[in-house]
Amino acid sequence: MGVSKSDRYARIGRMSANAEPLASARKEEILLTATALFAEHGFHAVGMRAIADAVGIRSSSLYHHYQSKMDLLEAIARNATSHFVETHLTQLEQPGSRPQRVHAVAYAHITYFWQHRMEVAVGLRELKELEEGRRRELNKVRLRYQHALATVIEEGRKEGDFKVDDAALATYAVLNMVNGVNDWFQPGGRLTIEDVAHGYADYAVYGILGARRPRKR
Amino acid sequence: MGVSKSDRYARIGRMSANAEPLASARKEEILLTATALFAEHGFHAVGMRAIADAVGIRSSSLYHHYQSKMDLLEAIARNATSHFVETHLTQLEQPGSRPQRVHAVAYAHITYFWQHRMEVAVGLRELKELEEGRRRELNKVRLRYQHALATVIEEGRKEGDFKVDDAALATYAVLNMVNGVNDWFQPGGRLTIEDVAHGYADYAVYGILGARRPRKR
DNA sequence: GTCTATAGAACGATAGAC
DNA sequence: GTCTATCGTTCTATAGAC
Repeated sequence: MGVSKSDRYARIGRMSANAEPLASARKEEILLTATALFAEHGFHAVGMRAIADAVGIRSSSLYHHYQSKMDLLEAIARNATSHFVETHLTQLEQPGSRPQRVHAVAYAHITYFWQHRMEVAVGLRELKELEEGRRRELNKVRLRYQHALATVIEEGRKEGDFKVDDAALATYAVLNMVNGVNDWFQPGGRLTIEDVAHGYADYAVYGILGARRPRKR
Repeated sequence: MGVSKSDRYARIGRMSANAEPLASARKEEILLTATALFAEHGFHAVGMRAIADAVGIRSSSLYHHYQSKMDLLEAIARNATSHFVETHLTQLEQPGSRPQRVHAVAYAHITYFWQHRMEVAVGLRELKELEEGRRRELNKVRLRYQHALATVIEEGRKEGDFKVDDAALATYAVLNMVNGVNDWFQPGGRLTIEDVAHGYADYAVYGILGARRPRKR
């Protein structure tokens, strides 16, 4: 579409490290290619021919690997959601004080979102294209992460770690803030993604949630 | 697509109060209908026949009012962007202290985004579909608002109104946070949109930006 | 596992009558 | 200003050869 891209996409890492029936190299190549195209142009704007062209095969050959275009989208969305949620639920359960744990998960959330920005873009924006059942299922997975974070914040509110009136609203505010980084971040600028993640995590914990700053900085 | 919608869309207000060549009622009806459909399903997922069906005319009749489907999208995006930016630049220039002005604009931003959520969704998500020239033009308009807010925050940082290290990063954080409300807010819940706007504005000014809270609350 | 060929439907857009 | 009719293209998906 003539949009000048200043940087080339970072590699999408392994998305199905386990619990997947060992996809062939070609099948994974198709998945990665479709992820990049869906992320850049949107699900409906990308035809099966475009995906096939990018892979270097005919469009009919795609149907040997995936039953339909929707099947392809489901695979992308399922991998993106489950991998993200597993990683960050684990992160949230690491030892440390509640402010430390929220800081760490906000930092990890932002760097993960950037490193996996194509899967994330598809998983967030094209969920509505999925059929009702699949969509609700993935939403439930995503909500496990959201509820875990909300619980830590609510407990921290009761215990005096955080100074917020409404833990649920504060949770939304934190998530909205960290989710937005990919909308504006550009590599090679004044700040690295790690700088941004650290700054935003500070805003979340010491700003929105009102935790006391440690004396040592 | 079988997605059960719990609430009907709020009316999209007049978008071209002035400076527009006085569109006919039918032309505006088409614009509003297309806005709702593009917002719900995405630009590429909605055909001219679907728009025509919703209006109650044949698809060929649409071309009497708009030259092309892209022309329709441009009209929606242009109106949405310019109206929002004009309104909130004015809002930022109202009298008051810098914390008060940022609080007011964050509140107005959130309530406006919700009330105009369909235009906003199209204006934010489908910008990439526009041709390069139009896209850059609208981006420049949007940046006028962003830069105005960044300037107030940077001045407030220098003057001691705000306690932030990096005014530019804090501006992004505030904008990311307030932009996200439409992703989760549901009317009829525990909080009204005004409750959310007030809470988020507090998070922005007293949380992220570190302004001192006024004694009287 | 990939190919050629194509079905059948939907797409954006136009011509010309009324 | 809306209609009928249709053009040429593209879409997802399938059949069957190799």
